[in-house]
Amino acid sequence: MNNFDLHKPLPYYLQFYEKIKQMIVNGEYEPGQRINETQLAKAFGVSRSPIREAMRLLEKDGLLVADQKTGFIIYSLSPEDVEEIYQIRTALESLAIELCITRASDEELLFIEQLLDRTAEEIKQGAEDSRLIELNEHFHQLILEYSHNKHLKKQLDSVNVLIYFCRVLNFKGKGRAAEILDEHQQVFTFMKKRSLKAVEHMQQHLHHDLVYLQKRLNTKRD
Amino acid sequence: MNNFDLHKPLPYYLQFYEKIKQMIVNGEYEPGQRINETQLAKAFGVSRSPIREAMRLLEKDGLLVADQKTGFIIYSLSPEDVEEIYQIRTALESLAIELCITRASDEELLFIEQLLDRTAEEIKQGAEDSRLIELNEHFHQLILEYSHNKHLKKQLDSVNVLIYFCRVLNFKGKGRAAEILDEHQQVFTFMKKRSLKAVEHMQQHLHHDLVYLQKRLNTKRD
DNA sequence: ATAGATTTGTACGTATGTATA
DNA sequence: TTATACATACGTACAAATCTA
Repeated sequence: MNNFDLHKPLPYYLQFYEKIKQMIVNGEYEPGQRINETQLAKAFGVSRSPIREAMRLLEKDGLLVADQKTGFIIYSLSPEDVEEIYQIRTALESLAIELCITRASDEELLFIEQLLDRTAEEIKQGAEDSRLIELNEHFHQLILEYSHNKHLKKQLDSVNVLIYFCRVLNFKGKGRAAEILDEHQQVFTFMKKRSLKAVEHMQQHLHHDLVYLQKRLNTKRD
Repeated sequence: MNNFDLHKPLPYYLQFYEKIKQMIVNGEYEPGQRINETQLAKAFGVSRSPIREAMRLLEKDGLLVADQKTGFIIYSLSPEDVEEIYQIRTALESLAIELCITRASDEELLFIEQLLDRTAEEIKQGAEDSRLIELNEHFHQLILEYSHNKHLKKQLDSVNVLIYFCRVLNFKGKGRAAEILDEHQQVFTFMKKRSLKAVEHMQQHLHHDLVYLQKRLNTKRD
C-alpha cells in the first residue's frame, strides 16, 4: 500500500463552486450577464445537478444575484456597494486585529514579520501583480487566523469574496503595491508592541484602499 | 382580472430551506444529530433534488456541518462559539447603530420609539415569550434597516441565524425580557439625540446578553 | 398572440462509497 | 471480515415556466 491518493477528490458541486467562483472574480463573465446552468453543465461535461448546487452556494456568497423571473445574473459591483462593503470589512478587520494583538503568540507575530520582509524582497525583485495580490491577501489572512475566532474568519472571507474584484484593481498597472506594503508595515509596528494603535492604522489603511478603489472605478467608467 | 395571487409560490428548494431552518433553530433536531436527505424528502413528500439544494444553503449558513465522511449533522453551539459569534455581532451592530445615528430620518427614529412603546405595553399585558422574541428582534432589525447598508444587513442576518438558538434561551422561563426592553430604551435615548454614546450602550447591552446566555448554557449542562 | 425553442424545477434511476450486522 | 443495507453524488427524463420569432 502506498501513501498517495490519500484523500478522495472533492465532489463535483464543490469543485465547480470553486471553479465558477474563480471565473467570476477573475472577470471572465460580464457583471450583470445572465448565467445559464445548462450551458455551464455542457461546457464542463457534467450534468446540471452539481452545477445547480454550486450556483446556490454562489448566490449565498452574493456573486450571483437572482434575476427578476428565474435564474441568476453575475453580481455587479456598484460604487455604493464598495463603500458599504468596506464599512463592514473595516469593522471586522478592526475586531480581528484587536483580538490578534491580545491573543497571538510571539511566534505568530514573527510569522507576520517574516511575511512582510519577504514581500519587501519580492517587490524589489519586481514580482508580478498576481503574486503581490497573494502576499497582500496573506497579511490580512494571518491576522485573521491569529485572532483565533473561526467564525470571524468565515464572515470576513464571505465579505472579501465580493471585494476581490477590487483587489485586482488595486494592483493592475502601477497600482499601490509599495504603498500597501508600507501601510502594512506601519500596522505591524504597533502590533509588535501589542498596542491598540494598530487598529487605527488598519482602519486608515483600509480607508486608503477604499479611496484608491473609488478613484479607479471612476476613471474606468470614462 | 383580480389582484390576488400576485406572486408565484416559491420553488420547493427555497420553501424547504426556510422550513428546515425553522425546524433547526426551534430545536426540533438534536444538535449534532445526523440529517438524512432521503428521509426528509420522504417526510415532505418530494424528491431529493430540492432537499439537497436546501441543504447546501443550510450548510453555508452554518446550521448544517459537514460530517467526516459524507452527509451533514446539525450544528451544535459550543460556549466558545457563542463568545466568538457575539464578538462579531457586537462589531457589526456597533457599525449599524453608528450608521443609523447619522443616516436615519426623524421619521425612522420615531418608528423605533413606537416599537419600544408597543413592547412596553405588551410586556405589561403579559405577552408570550415568542412574541417578545419577535419584538426584541425587531428593534435590532429596524436599526439595521435604518443604517441603510444592504450588505451589512445580509452579514448580520447570517450571524444572527447561528445565535437564534440563544435568543430563545433569553426569554424562556422568566427570562430577561423586561431587562432587555430597559436596555433597548437606554440605547434609544442616545439615538434620539444622535449621540455616539448609543454605540457604547448597545455594546453593553450585547455584553449583558452574552453573560446571561453563558450562565443559562452552563446551568442547562448540569 | 401563438408556436416553438430554451431554460429552469423536480422526479427518479443508478453507481459508488459508507455504515452495520 | 464479508455481505447486506443504506446514503449520497450524479445523470437522465419530463413538466412547467419563460423567452423568442
